[in-house]
Formats: sequence, structure tokens, C-alpha cells
Amino acid sequence: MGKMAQEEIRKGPWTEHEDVQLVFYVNLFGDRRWDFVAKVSGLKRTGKSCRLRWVNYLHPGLKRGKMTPQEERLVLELHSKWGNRWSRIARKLPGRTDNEIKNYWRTHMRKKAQERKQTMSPPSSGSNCSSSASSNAPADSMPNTESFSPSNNPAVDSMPVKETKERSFYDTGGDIEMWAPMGKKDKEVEESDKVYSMDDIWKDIDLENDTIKSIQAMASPIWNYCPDLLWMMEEADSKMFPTMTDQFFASSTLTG
DNA sequence: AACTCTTGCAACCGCAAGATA
DNA sequence: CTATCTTGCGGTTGCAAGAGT
Repeated sequence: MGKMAQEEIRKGPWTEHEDVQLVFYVNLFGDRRWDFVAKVSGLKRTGKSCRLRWVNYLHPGLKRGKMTPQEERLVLELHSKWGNRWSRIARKLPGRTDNEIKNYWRTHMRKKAQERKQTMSPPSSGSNCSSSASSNAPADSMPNTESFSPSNNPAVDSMPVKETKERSFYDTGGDIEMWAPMGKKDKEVEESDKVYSMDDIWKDIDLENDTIKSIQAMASPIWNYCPDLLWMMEEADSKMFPTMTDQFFASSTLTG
């Protein structure tokens, strides 16, 4: 019995099918118990990995695409106030994630650094900027072109840190709030791995969000859909389940 | 047209804080 | 009150697409 401890844990890029699966189970169980979701979903991922994928990519509230100039300005402004407190900054930019902002910042700083280099060091002889990227990308410890030192500024940490309880925009509350539109679709996706684009999923989720009623319709389907669920749950989390099912069936019996 | 370098982004890791037993 | 487990954060890395030669 020692060999089936935790099977192989998958790493690296997520497949579309994994995404669909994760969305499905997060919609079902909420976005708090990540270990639980990871187990129950059958995904060979850690809870951590699932959370990250959800927060940074799958969450319906996410904006995609380039940051607007206003957003960019806000990032710079807030960063000058708070330093590398990416998640805090992200809370002020609805639809943007800390990861995204962090990436944007690094890119931004790299650009600035390069501009500086060029203006400061005249293009006299064939400047040796052909070295590897790492050599000209000290963006990490960038002394920030503005006028402060990110992590050295004690004022930064003692600012208005009153927002401890402020939840991120991507919080679904951990309870059943909406119902994913998958159903048997999942089967199809399993085969072609591409039938159901994430864009479609967003649309559907929005739709379903308005009509949570569909929950009534699935009181049992879920158990057919995922037979493994029951035994997994026993192992996974025996104490929260009663509450969960309570709410779950309450809502379906109430309305049905 | 082929190849190399650069850029942007997604995902991982380790650590710390918070929650729960 | 302490120990253990889970979640969240910030830093870092690796890869794919795009730009340049």
C-alpha cells in the first residue's frame, strides 16, 4: 500500500480540459478549500496549483488584454505608495491579478532601464548590449526611477493597512453561487480537448450566473457525473461536507 | 527563409500568516 | 497555548510567440 500515496502530480501548463474541470468543481464547491477541490476534482494537481490557475486565469471576473492607460497609471501610483505589495495593488484594480500587475511592473521597469541605458551611455562604439537578457534586466532590484525605495521605506508598511479584511474581487465566497454549464460537454472535451473554448465558458458562466435556478436541475446529476465524488469526499473532508450538502440540497429542495 | 535574440506571460517555489484541531 | 494544516503572497523561472538580422 505505500505506492498509491499521491499519484503523479501534474505540473506545467494547464490543458483546456483541466480548466473546464476546475471551473466545474470550483463552481460547485467554492474557491476556498483548494486541497479539497484538487482531490475531489480528480485533477492531478495540488490545491495550490488549482488556486493559482483559478485566480490568475479562470476566474470569471478577470479582465483580459492590455492594461488601459488609467490602469497603468494607477499601478505606478500605488506601487510608489506601497512598493511590491502586488496583491494589495491588485485589489484596487478590479479584474486584474497580482501576477499580472507584477509582470506589468517588471516589463515596465525593464523598459525604463533600457531607455536609461540608452540615454545615459552614448552610442559611441558598438555598445555591448548583446549580452544575455539577464545582464540588462536588473528590474528586480531596480532602484525605481521614481523617488522612493520600495522595500526600504518603513512608511510603506505602516500605511493605511486597515484593509486586512478586504476580500479580493475574485472571491466567490466559498459557497455555491453558480452552476457551471458543462454537463456532458465535459465528455466531448475529453475527446477533442478543444471543443469548448474558455471564451464560451465565460459566456456560459455569465448566463448561468443569472439563472442559478439551474441548480435545482442538478440535484442528482452531479453524482452520476462524478461517481468518485462520494468516496473521495469521505476521505477528503468529512466535516465540512454536511454543511455543504445541507446548503446544496436545501437550495434544490426549496426551489423544487 | 532560417536563425537568434527579446519580450511577455503562465506557473512554480519557498515562506509567512492565518485558521483549525 | 501549541502544533499542524491550508491559504496567500512575492520572487523567480521557463517557455512560446514575436521581432530583428
